[in-house]
Amino acid sequence: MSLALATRPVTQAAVFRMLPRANACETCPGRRGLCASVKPDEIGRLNALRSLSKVAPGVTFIDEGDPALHVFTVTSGTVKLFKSLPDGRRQIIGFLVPGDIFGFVPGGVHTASAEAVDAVTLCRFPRRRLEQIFMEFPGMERQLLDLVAQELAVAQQQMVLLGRKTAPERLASFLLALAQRQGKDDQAELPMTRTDIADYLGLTMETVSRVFTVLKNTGSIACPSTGKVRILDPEALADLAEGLAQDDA
Amino acid sequence: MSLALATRPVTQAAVFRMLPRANACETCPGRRGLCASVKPDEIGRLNALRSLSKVAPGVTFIDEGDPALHVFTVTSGTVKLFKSLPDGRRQIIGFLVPGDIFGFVPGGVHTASAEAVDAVTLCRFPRRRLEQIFMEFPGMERQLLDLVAQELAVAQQQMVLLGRKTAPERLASFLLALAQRQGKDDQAELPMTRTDIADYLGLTMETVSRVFTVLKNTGSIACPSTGKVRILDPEALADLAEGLAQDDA
DNA sequence: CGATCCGTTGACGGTACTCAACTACCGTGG
DNA sequence: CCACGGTAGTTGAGTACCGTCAACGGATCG
Repeated sequence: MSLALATRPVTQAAVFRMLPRANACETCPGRRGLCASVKPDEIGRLNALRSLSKVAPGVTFIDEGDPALHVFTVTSGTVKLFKSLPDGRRQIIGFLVPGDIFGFVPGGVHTASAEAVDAVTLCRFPRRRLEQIFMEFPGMERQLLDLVAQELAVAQQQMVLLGRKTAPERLASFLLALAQRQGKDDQAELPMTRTDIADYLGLTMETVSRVFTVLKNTGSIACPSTGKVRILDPEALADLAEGLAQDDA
Repeated sequence: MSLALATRPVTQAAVFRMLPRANACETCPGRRGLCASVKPDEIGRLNALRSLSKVAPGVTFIDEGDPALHVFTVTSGTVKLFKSLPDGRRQIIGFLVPGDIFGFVPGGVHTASAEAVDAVTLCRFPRRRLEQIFMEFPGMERQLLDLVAQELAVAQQQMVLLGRKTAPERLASFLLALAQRQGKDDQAELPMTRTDIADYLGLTMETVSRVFTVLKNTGSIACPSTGKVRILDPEALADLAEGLAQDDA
């Protein structure tokens, strides 16, 4: 389950705020929800959980095909979900940010690999325990259902991008969605590399770099520092993203 | 909500077989489930439903952005779900076959348009009624949740195709998935046009046609009649679909 | 029998990929 | 302190795959 770039009216936080205090995550003080919930006498397990909850940049901690024994939430950092072809071609399915949930897959097998983009902390929650919670609080299923349906809509939007948009349109869409998701209209943080962006947009690193240059030259964006983008002309960028640009950006 | 090409362990039929007889669809004798369920005193509405349940080929019966007041199931024929860009570019999100369900979208607005590929019969079910059924039978939510999660996995697989596969790889993947979905290993029915296939695979009609010719010439497939494909070399096609082909098919 | 749609094939061109060189930026270690 | 290596990013030259435009054949239908 990925969470690509989009507004999500039904948030994970909203879903799990319903949980009673007993299900608060002890590894993440103050957080309630889909975290590894342990009791005092399970201190050994708690430590095991803690040791697993920090992931260094570049580390792949889930491989496609692994048995899906846990559901995860991101508490800090950025995670990329991706699928690979045998010859190494990669497609990034989505970037996960704090509050996003993943690992809820049918069939009990992970359908994508997960890798930390930067320093990441995770909470993991046994799927079996999730089943129990669903028994106890049926309303949560419904919320999660809406959440997954929302993700499906995002995935379908990404299909349009991958199938029908040009390189400049893809990058414009990406930057706008990223800014929107970060709650800013004229700025976006880019924790991922050009290669990651390329693998997300179905392009090559070189093409992404070139399009960045074009957007900078046309005055649509600026890059004040590494990993930051300032959106100078949101309207032009939005027109470009929707395929409404007359000629160039 | 689309149902693209894939095996679906959790079927819509399985989900709605749980429903009590009272929810049987009167427009579709013998069918129980997510059909327009009406009572005798609602005969007017029943007729209205009936008049809407048949859709002629080429008719778009849902537009992206329409209020999503109903959930639909396909009972016969094939439906294509698609999204469009302002300048007319189209991306087909998925093809729906009998038993598939769609229209379960968060936010109450359809996120894709729906058009009948051939002669289609539909059942429609008011969303408000679905809410009631969820109240009554919480287990159904869980089943539907698995169903949507399954669809999400299919959508992610399609992202790999659209973002990273070559034209021959896309067509090979499509034909194999189509055959598998139809329960046959060496044959597939193609109710849709070349243009539809192109819009589904992120290609042009011409490219699809050319690749068909190549696959025929290399002996991978044969086209015994219009709308039918015979898979002569499933291994070669599978290798091609996964990017394992050495040079050509 | 003309009209229309679908599909095929050809010629050509353009967008994006490949290969490659080069710079910038780190953190490491001499 | 600076040399060094590795990674990330940029830019250029050439190419290839696929898109565009166009002509044509076959099927269906009024």
